[in-house]
Amino acid sequence: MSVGLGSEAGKNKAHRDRETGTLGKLVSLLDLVALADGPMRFTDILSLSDQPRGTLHRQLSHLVNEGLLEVDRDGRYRIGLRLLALASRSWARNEFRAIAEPHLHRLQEVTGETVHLGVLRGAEVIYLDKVEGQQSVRMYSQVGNASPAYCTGVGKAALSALDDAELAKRIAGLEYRPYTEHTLRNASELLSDISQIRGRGYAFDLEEHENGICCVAAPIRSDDGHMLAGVSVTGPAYRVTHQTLQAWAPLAVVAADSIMMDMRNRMGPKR
Amino acid sequence: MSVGLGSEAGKNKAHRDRETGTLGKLVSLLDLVALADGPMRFTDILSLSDQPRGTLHRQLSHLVNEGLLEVDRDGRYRIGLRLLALASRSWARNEFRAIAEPHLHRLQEVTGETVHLGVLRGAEVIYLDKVEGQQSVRMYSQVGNASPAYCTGVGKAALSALDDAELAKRIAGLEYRPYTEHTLRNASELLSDISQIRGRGYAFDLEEHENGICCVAAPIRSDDGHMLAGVSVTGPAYRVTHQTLQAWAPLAVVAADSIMMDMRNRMGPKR
DNA sequence: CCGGGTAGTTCCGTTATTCGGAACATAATT
DNA sequence: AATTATGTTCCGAATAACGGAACTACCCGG
Repeated sequence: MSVGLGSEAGKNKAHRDRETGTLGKLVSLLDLVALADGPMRFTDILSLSDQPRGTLHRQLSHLVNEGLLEVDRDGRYRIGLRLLALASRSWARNEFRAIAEPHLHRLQEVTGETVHLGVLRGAEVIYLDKVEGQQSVRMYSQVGNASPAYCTGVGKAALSALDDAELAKRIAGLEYRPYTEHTLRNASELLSDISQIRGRGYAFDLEEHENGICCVAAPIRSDDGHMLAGVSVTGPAYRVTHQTLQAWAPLAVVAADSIMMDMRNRMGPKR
Repeated sequence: MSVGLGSEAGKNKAHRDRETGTLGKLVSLLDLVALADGPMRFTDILSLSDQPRGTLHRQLSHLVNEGLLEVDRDGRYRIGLRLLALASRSWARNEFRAIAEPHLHRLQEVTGETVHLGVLRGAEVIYLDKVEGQQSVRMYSQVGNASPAYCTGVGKAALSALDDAELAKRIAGLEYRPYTEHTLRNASELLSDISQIRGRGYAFDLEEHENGICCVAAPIRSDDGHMLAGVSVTGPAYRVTHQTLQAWAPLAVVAADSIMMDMRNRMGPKR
């Protein structure tokens, strides 16, 4: 019988629907190392994970043996190259990305600004591809990054393609963190923005995620409606006025529609 | 200092001394799915892995729950996006890659051709970055891929920086697969090429790995000598003559040397 | 050179998870 | 409807992970 601290104790596990046993613990470790700002020593990891020393040591050894982590001779751990190889393969062979790619390039050439492709997953956007112009200032790789949907153009565009019930389900319990002073602050602001987006067919992000960064985005939905995504054109606020974004909007919509067309053709009309 | 790609020789995949228990089986599965040409159904995986059905099913479920695999409604498995997120972060923050990047871009601009950065690991080269003409960095196209060192410019350049003993150890038992009619066919051809490379300071790949593809490459070694890498300029044979490569060689060498200098400065003179 | 702290590794009895055969379910095919 | 191919769940047995504690290696100040 439990002692009566149940409500507090059970909290953590309530979050995780399914326990994944050993694997879950190991990928948490991977995450921990990957998200750190730099290489970590054994003790650093020890203090962040709540594992006993012996256990942690064995877990790290296993990860290293599999090439998922690497440890240098100073005993500092970092993500291993094997992960890079796996990820690169999955990226290169991703059908959706491959289909979208030429359209992204075309959009980049016409606008001269950075173009993103992202897919919706829950209430987050994961960026699948990015095409930059010459003049880009930030080489920060965005591919693979996840951002909240409510404060990104791609995310709001994708959300707008959901029906009301599904939308409500996804944004339930969302936390509206104010990244900038323009970030949407609650569900009603988001819903009102989304209804505007549905009306005009494209979404804006006016410095809502990052100060000085604006974008316009158009939604992409797969035929079966199971995958939602978006394509966006992004630029710095000092160079990109609201008028410019307005002018780009139809281009983004055309690109999104072309991608949908190509998907319909390439993935076959079956089903 | 330590660049993070500790390329400790020795343990090849051939000698899997230590079984890594559960994890090992799971990443084998990941590999299996990642290396396949397309999405796989349960039975496909079942026939390729020697696991019983119940076991395999649980393993796949765990991988899916952790986001390492994804399964669509038709029951087809593919690599999950979580891997992309893990790898992209570590790639973006890889110190060595970050330091080399501006030099790669400069080299690309001057030559107009594709530039590669690769690290040596055992007797293989793993590509860490690639800068192409026209467009921006095509991040994952080649990045993460592994190729034999003996038939690539970057690989031979990196090998040339080893001392004889270490070199012999690494290429012992190598299998010389003839990718093209110019591929080096045995250890003595490789050693003779490497002695030439040591003499002039850079390596050529004259259609040795792929027909119609040539490159010139210069070696990079970390101060402590534990990481070996190379930078190369690659172009199609019809456009790139031997003279052109000769002309690029000093540029590649300068780029490689600059990268080494930057490493020395940025990673601190300590140790 | 010593003593004491810190960092990392190994051991081994206990415990929890994985294993895998077999029964159960659910399409697809004839 | 019968049959086959395919995917899912169960549960006792086997095995791998757990984790406290003992051990080693190293660094640093005295």
